[in-house]
Amino acid sequence: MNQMEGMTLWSKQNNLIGEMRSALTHLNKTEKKIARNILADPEAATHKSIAVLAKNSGVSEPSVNRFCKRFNTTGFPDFKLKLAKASVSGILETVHPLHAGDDADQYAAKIINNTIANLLAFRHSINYKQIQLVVDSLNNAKRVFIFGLGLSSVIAKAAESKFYQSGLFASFNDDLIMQRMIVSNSSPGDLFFLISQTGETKEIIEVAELAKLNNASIVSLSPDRSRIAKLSTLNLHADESSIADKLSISSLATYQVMLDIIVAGIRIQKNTSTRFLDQDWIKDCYKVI
Amino acid sequence: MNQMEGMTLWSKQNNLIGEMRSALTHLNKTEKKIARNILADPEAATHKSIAVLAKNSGVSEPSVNRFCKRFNTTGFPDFKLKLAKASVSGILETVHPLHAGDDADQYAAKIINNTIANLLAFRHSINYKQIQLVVDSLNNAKRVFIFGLGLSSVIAKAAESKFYQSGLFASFNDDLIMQRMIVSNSSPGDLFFLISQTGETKEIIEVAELAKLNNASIVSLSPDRSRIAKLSTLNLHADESSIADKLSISSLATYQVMLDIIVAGIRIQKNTSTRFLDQDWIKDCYKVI
DNA sequence: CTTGCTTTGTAGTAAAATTACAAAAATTAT
DNA sequence: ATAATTTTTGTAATTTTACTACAAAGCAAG
Repeated sequence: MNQMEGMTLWSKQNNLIGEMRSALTHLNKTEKKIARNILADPEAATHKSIAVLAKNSGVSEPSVNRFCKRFNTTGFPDFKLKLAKASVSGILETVHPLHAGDDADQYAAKIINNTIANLLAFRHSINYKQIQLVVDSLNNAKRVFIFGLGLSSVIAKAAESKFYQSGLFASFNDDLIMQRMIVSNSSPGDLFFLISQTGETKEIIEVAELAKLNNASIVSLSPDRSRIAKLSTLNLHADESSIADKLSISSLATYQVMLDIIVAGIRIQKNTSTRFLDQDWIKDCYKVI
Repeated sequence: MNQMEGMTLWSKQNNLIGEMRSALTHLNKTEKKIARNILADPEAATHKSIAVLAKNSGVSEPSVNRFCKRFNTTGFPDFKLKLAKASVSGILETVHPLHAGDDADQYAAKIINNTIANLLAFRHSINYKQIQLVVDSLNNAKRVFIFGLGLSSVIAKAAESKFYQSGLFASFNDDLIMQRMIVSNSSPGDLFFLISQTGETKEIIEVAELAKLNNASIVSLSPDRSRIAKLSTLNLHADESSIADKLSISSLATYQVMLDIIVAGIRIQKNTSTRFLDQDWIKDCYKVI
């Protein structure tokens, strides 16, 4: 078996299960007993009565009741309700690796769930000011160049199309020689939109270094703390560190979403009118093939 | 304001709220009263006691209890639990359109939520046998060609890379003239993997018609009931019909996920060994840039 | 070791849900 | 149309569940 099975990506925020997990160290003896018992199988705990849970945990019923109130609930029934809710989002926030014997329904569901988990993780980690800055930089740049290599060039290409649809003219290139030619002739005001899923691709790093020498801006979609991220003026990242095998998640999907968020920002910023984005004119601008 | 606000994408399956909604017509007088009362605000109902809910609905307590049992629950508390769970997934299953005044945190969260909603809808609509058939066709085809135009060519290009990484050799093309040349020289055993987000692109339809004349197989990623889908031997689709503006959702993300599911299938089928997919050898095969 | 404070449990109380049964509708047959 | 039968609904009692008050136990500081 795999140690990754059932591993959750994060623990904070509205999630009661996460709250319990992080509070575990600060709890006293009796509370620890209860917390451990619930955390062992939160979903099962939602079906137990206070009497059963107390007995299983080796504590008294009022102790369980007091425990519940300590987690901002009105009592045991309310606690169970919130626990049930947390266990639902918990399923979506849990990574399920693929196994060789998986049937189509199993691996399909796992990949979708894992991708959702990653999207939720991304949503929690988003730095909204950072997005705003990226959008501003793109809108204010003299010229925008989009570079990617390998699989990342797919996102780069999509970026070119989508930027274009939003009225932002950017030039995509996945030819290494062309990329070098362009970057060596860059100047302040130019913006290089670099996409790299590893953040360590040697050729893209070299491009980033050259751009920096020419005082051009660098905006990257790359893993946090990667070399490309460090060289960038601005970086957006979706953390996948806890996902072991690349097959069990659709990582390009998250990159697509990151891109679409930037595109939405560009469009919203370019139209300061009060008209809603679901008006007809926008649909016309956004025809896809 | 927008009539789409808060619109849910589907109603069936494990979702108690959906079950109630679709059962509504078949329910009798008393049951209807209860169902309407709960559906008016399912989240609020989870905080009420059976006495309050009965009074609000204008029925007796045992009627509520019987109502609960009719929906495959052990009783009122169990019903409330399942209702709470359903209301959680309901949030993720709801489409929130963008507005012109949205801040970065608002539009970013909306796009992510909408994309998750679409992924969940896709998961519910998946025909697993269909996936298995697609994987089999790809693995058994004499030659595989991947075609796309415009934004869809991005997915087509990604498909080529990913298939290659899984040991399946396929040839991508986004040049219309080349596509025509290739398809006119096709023969039985050849497989055309066509990607079109609209399913109505004239040029791709022509390619599909030619392929059909030559008795080649056609596998498509296209909307259900689209012309391309109808011309195809096999079609996979993610329904976006209820999403008004394309900007508020990352539709390419769903296509990426569809692709990754197929890739997982190809790899799982090619390796009948008992080794897990998270072993080192697979990571080595799946290096990304 | 004793005082004062915190934590935990016991026992009783209150509230909530369920069941058994009877009354009231609704349906069918005469 | 009405009596008989079935189904549905409500009343009242029962049982289960959760909560509260208070007392005992554990712990820390003087």
